[in-house]
Amino acid sequence: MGLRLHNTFSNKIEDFKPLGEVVRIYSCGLTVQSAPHIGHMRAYMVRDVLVRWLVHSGYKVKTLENFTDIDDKIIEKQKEQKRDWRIIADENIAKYLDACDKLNIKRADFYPRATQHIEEIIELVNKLIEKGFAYEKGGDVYFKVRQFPDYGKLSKKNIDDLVSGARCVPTEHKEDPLDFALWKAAKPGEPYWISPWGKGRPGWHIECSAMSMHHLGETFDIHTGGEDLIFPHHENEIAQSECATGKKFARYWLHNGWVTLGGEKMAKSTGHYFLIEDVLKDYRPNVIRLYLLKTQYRHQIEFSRERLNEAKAAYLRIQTYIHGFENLPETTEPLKLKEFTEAMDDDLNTPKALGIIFDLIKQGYEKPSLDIATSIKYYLKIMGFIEEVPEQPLADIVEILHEVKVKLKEKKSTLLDTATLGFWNLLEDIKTSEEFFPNLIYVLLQIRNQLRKDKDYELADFIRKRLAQKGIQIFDKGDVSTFRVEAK
RNA sequence: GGCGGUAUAGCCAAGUAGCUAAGGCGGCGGUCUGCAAAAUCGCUAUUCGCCGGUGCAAAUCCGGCUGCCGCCUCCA
Repeated sequence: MGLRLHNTFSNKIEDFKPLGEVVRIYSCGLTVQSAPHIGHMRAYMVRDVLVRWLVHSGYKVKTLENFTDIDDKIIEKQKEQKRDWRIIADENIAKYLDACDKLNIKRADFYPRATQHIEEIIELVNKLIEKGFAYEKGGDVYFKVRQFPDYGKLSKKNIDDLVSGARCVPTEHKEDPLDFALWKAAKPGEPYWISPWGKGRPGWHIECSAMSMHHLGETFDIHTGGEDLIFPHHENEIAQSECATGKKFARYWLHNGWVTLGGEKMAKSTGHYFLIEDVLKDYRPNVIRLYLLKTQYRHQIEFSRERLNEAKAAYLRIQTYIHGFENLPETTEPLKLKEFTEAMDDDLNTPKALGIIFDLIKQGYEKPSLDIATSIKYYLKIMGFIEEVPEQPLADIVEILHEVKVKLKEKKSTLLDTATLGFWNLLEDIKTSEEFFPNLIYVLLQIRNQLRKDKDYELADFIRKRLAQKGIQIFDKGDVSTFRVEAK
């Protein structure tokens, strides 16, 4: 069957056929005026799943994601914060990449910045002027929208409706209010680059065309981005690129839905958002990933603690099952592969794919099987979940052991007799060594189980309570106890 | 006003003509258990926003209506 993707351009789900041997993908990156929020991360999470699935399907992939490191907003921030725009950009790029790494979002192959491609941008603008698609006025350069007959095709907009909507402010230099800036003259005090039209900086849309052409060629396979970019940004990208080259720009346009807050889109401008760095403080990456993949990428997702907690509970179900199978081998023939493949091939239907994982878990409990566990691991890996090793706080266990020792002394317990004395003495030397953990916690659990056998429930419950306070939950199953380190 | 999306259980969310409408969360009941927790098992939409139509057959197609969201200005 093969991968099918929803193409905004045709508004249909189409068979995906790459142009060449390598699938070339361009993702509209951030304008790095501020730190990324959870909504931003969704876009790159979607790209991540797409890339992982393509690679899994046997494709070679080349990805490019830009950073808009100069624009009006960043210049504003510079004035506000009285800090150089480069520092602001660097800081936010670092935060973004850090969040990607934590969320296990595969990095793009290239992260070009607008300011690193001024030369290509100028060249492209020149080409557009030469071909009669652009004009210079007062140091600004504008694109003549009406020169491009296909304008509006991606966003399904009628040029004349846009004019009557008349929100596009006619600036003094524009010949037509629809025209958009390719190059902006610098005002006094603003950062600038030298161009044939004087000191200035690139307009927002042109950088994506220049950079994608430079790294991916004039025509490439997939262009991704948030829904909001369809108009005018992607429409403008198409116009200026196709006018310059006379060739098709991007072949498949993938747009992801919003992350909303109280039913409304997250927006930097209103302070109506949650920064990813803050969300990561409360929820671990796998939970955030599950939360985002629980909904098909084109639909909007509501952001709330309730939703995140729900994802956490669901994730725990997966984790609890997998934890029953330590050191799982890799498999090459997972169960339900056909169903899983069909789901992912169907415009990345991750909710359905996750449903298959939960079906497997249910089956696995009915009839335990290593195949089921290895299959689940296989699918989780494809979807970009991280194999987790919970952190185990050694110092906390040692502290509790000391408390227990004191109580045992008071009780003159046989658990302190000569046979175990060596251990208790050894305990005095343990400070931070990791070697004894997680074995140390099993020692504690064994002591507790002996106490339970001796019907000393008071001390047994004390241990349980103290561990719980340290974020370690214990579960008794007959005379065997297991534990779970409470995770985000 | 133009364009696009969406409406499925208490909540989230798959499903776009045909077996009993996936799955998750929550809730209820059982098993296990010193207690607790965890785990597990069972139950939890005779029905898919509303009205009408086409089909042997519709959540799924067509027409109309309503609600919600977004874009039309910077925005993932």
